[in-house]
Amino acid sequence: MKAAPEREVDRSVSQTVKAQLALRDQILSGSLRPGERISELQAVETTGASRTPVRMALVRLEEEGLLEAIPSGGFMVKAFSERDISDSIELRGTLEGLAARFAAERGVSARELEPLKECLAAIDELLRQVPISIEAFSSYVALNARFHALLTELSRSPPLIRQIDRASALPFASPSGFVMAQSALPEAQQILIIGQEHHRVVIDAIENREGARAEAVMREHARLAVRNLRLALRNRTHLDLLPALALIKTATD
Amino acid sequence: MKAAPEREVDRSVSQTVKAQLALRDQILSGSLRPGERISELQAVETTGASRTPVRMALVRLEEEGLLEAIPSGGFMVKAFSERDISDSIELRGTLEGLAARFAAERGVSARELEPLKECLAAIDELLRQVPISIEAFSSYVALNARFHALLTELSRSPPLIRQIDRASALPFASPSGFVMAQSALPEAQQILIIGQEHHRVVIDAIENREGARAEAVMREHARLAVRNLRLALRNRTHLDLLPALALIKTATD
DNA sequence: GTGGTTGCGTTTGTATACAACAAATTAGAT
DNA sequence: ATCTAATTTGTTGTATACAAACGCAACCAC
Repeated sequence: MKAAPEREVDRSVSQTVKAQLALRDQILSGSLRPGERISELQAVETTGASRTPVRMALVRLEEEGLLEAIPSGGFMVKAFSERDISDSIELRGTLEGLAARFAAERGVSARELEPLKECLAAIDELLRQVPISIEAFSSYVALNARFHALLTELSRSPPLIRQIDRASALPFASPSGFVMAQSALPEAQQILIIGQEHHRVVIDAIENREGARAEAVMREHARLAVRNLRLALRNRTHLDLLPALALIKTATD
Repeated sequence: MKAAPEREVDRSVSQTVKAQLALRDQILSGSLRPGERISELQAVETTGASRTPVRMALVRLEEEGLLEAIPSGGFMVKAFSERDISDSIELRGTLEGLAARFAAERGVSARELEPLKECLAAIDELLRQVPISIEAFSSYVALNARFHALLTELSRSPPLIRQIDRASALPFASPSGFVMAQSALPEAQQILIIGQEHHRVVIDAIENREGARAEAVMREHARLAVRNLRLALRNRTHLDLLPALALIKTATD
């Protein structure tokens, strides 16, 4: 179809993935409002894909947790309460805690721990500068995500890894979901330092095969993210840095 | 299409759901072997639905965890190791533990606890007879599933409930996954009695707002299921009662 | 005036046709 | 005989056409 026959980028990824990414962007950017029914036909127009891949993308986004199936058919954008979000974060923390415990109890070789330690050192380097620049915050987000991914893998449990990935799919539940939002807060640096301490402790615990300690510290680590969330929501100055803002339902809804 | 124009049952549920159920049955019954690529065209024949709903069903079954996407396209039946299964059970136990803790910490009214207690009493009634009949085992499975569902809801956390449902979707990870398999084992009755004690304790803990205790006992409860799994696998006499048997990959694979 | 019914328009669910891709097999050449 | 290359077959991904269902609105009857 279409006047432009094929662009290379179109062929490299499937239309389904393209539609999924486009729709996710629309949802997170707020183009599609929570509670609103998503019209397939409209999605076809905005994404450029045809109905079949759009439909596929909608199903995947539902499984991802961003959409909700309407009983009579079709999908709507899901709305989240503040408690939904904090619960999702604590949920992720609980799963990461289990992963850390598995890693500690089952044992991890020094070789496997190496990338984690490198990541830790890189974050240390980043935190050395005061005050922390916006660019440093971006780097932190990337390194933090990497740390969490590596840690998750240490569990060597495919079912658990899979479940953690799913729990982190919600943008506000991901390990670095609210880091950027608090970049301008005065407490920002302290929080980052505390978080890094958690990283350090969990590695130590895993190294010494202290399962309970590793689990506990990862849970506490997630509580820190919940605190970030609260801070960011109270202090709405830099809320525009948050993509998922549009999904939070206020008390008036 | 087809010679038989329409059966009422066909029209009541969507073709997608029909295909999903049919394919799940085929997977769990072993008609489709682990590692084997699922041919859409073949699925169209066996399910009676057309390619579009079949495709939809395949996507959903992948999200469910029964299928795995092949990089070059299409899906294959996933194979699970024994550790995958025990990890999945422990994963569910961890999530149920979190649900119990939420319920305990956030408080539950006597009214909300009522159905749980009724369920508990019904199981008590069931366990009174010795030895326990096969029919009683079936009733137990249903009541046990109900108990776990009610308990999960007590958390009043939609994200957590959702995640628990997903974790329990794998048939062998569900609360009653291995109960039937051990129905003929000599230890059967003891295990059921111990499980029921866990049920009793978790309710008591929630009532007294003892979050840590509620969480711990639900985790232990899942460990009991892991023990069931081990027993059932070692003692392969009644393994035919297990639907998911075909998915377990042996050491030789 | 209100309630029910009917008809239309838009929606989703389903089927199928088409095209691009991947793999396998066969033929040819060295 | 073996390796390479090309063709062929069967696969999935995509697009579109069709049908049924739902919602809405207008109109008629009571």
